[in-house]
Amino acid sequence: MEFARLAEAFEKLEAKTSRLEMTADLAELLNGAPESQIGKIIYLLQGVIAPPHRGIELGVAEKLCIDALATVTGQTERAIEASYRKTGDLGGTARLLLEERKQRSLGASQLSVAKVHDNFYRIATASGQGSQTAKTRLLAELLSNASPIEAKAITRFVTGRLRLGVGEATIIDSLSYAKAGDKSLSKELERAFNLSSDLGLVAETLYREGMHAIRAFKPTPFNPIRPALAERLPSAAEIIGKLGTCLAEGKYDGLRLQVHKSGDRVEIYSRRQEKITHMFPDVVAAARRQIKAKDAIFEGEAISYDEETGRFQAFQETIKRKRKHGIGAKQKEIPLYLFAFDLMYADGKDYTTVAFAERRAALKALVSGKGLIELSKAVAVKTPAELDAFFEECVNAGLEGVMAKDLKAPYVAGSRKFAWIKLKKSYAEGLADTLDVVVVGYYYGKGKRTEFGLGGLLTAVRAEQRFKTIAKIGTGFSEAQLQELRDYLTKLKVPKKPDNVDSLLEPHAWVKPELVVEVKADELTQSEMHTAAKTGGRGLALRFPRLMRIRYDKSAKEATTEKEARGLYESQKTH
DNA sequence: TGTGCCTGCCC
DNA sequence: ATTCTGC
DNA sequence: GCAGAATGGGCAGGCACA
Repeated sequence: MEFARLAEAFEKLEAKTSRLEMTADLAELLNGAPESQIGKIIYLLQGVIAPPHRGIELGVAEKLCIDALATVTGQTERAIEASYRKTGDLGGTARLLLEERKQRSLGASQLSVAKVHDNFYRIATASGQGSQTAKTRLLAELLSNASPIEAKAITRFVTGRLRLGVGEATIIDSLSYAKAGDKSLSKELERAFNLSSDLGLVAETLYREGMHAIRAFKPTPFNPIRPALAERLPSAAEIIGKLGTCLAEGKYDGLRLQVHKSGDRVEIYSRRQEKITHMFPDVVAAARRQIKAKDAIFEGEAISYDEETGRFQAFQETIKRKRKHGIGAKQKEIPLYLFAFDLMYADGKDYTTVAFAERRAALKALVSGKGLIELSKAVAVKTPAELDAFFEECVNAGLEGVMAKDLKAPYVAGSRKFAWIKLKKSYAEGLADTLDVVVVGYYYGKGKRTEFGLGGLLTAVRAEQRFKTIAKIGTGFSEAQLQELRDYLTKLKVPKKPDNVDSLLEPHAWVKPELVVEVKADELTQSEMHTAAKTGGRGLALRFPRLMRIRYDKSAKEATTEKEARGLYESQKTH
């Protein structure tokens, strides 16, 4: 299939907001494509080259894409960046630049979907010395053969911002529409996707073999399963109101691992289905020793602990296990527990369809002996008071909060249905760390935010007469607030960094440090990039910062101080 | 050989 | 991760 | 309530270049 058809379909999809219409358009596109191309088209629609567990990543994003555009158009990188800043969309910039060229370069050839996908694959697999040049050249080759609209699609793909308004759910619906004319097949297609994590494979199977093959998908070791996700609620009362009696589990602030075992072979997958076995030889060994089934798929949270005190360590420590080299040493330095919390498959039995109570019981029977793998801390609760008490206990033990799970629910991927609900300290009113920080700069923003001229704020705490950065804020703004803030900050704009601001970061615009905003965060972390309370090369930053409100009523003098920030950091249970 | 930039992926 | 918005 | 698109801090790895 010609790539132009796909690029034109992208244009149509982007212009629409009705998912029903998008679904119809997509179904038409798929039915017009040759069977052999279906998988590739689905991957391109998802913005990927292959399913995540294949580990095929472009290794090219914004900067290298700008390099390639510079090569193709003869423009300077600076000029391209300037245009990008205006459009908020590097794809839009690519399109504009190619429209300025009167015609395609001499000897340009028609791009096909296969050619584009193949070049992406070659970009992804280029490595070693000279690979950056090779990647840029492969991308430039595509762009020089592309029409403006094709270049836009290619650029958006490469920068990971397709912005079609089309996600997995819409693609699944469109597959159903393509074959049945309605959503009647969506449920079964979704299940096949959940069990394989490979939408291209699902689509190809549907087109080649039909629904009987889709229904045959089942949990299989070494095919990662899409993880169940949790909703959030702010109080124990609301959670009990929703679930009634439920199982409350400790929420460990670590890495979510999906462990697959068949005989002696063990593989481990991340929450987003990346294969990460090599990072956890200790977990592999423990799975071989402690899991009393030939075949099994289960999930747990890996978290590091201090061997001397036995206390759990901060996420920043656990994440250091996420590495390729020097695993042996890190394994000793950062010992882990794996707190198992769910079971999807064991020795031929599909547990994804059975009630959580039964899964949990089977999991308990599956894990044997003392070792790295333990069951997550859990207790059945009937009342908000019981849930609150367990929550307190968990937080005091250094956990993030609790997860409440419907004992009757099957294992359902995705965030729907409120089968799992999480409760964190920061969700509750008055319990979270809230700071009044001073805006010292702002960023222009991309995509939708471009129209407001504001993507985020650079903010700081006060230290005597100086302002030291503690967080960028990029979420929590309503569109009205974006507009309002941009109008207000434009008036405070100054041409360069004020002398009394300490910052390692360079926002798009500096402002006089006057406006105060209230920001909520889950915790404070040590930071190399922020200057607040800096000692020995590390400052403090906010984890998960979000805007709560604009405090026109407060002056910068009344903002949270560096000292207060340090106090908040010191009072945390883990650090 | 060291360092800084870029990228991808954890949360 | 959190949050907002159109459907 | 779902689905999608904005955005955060911070870790390691890989490459280019001084």
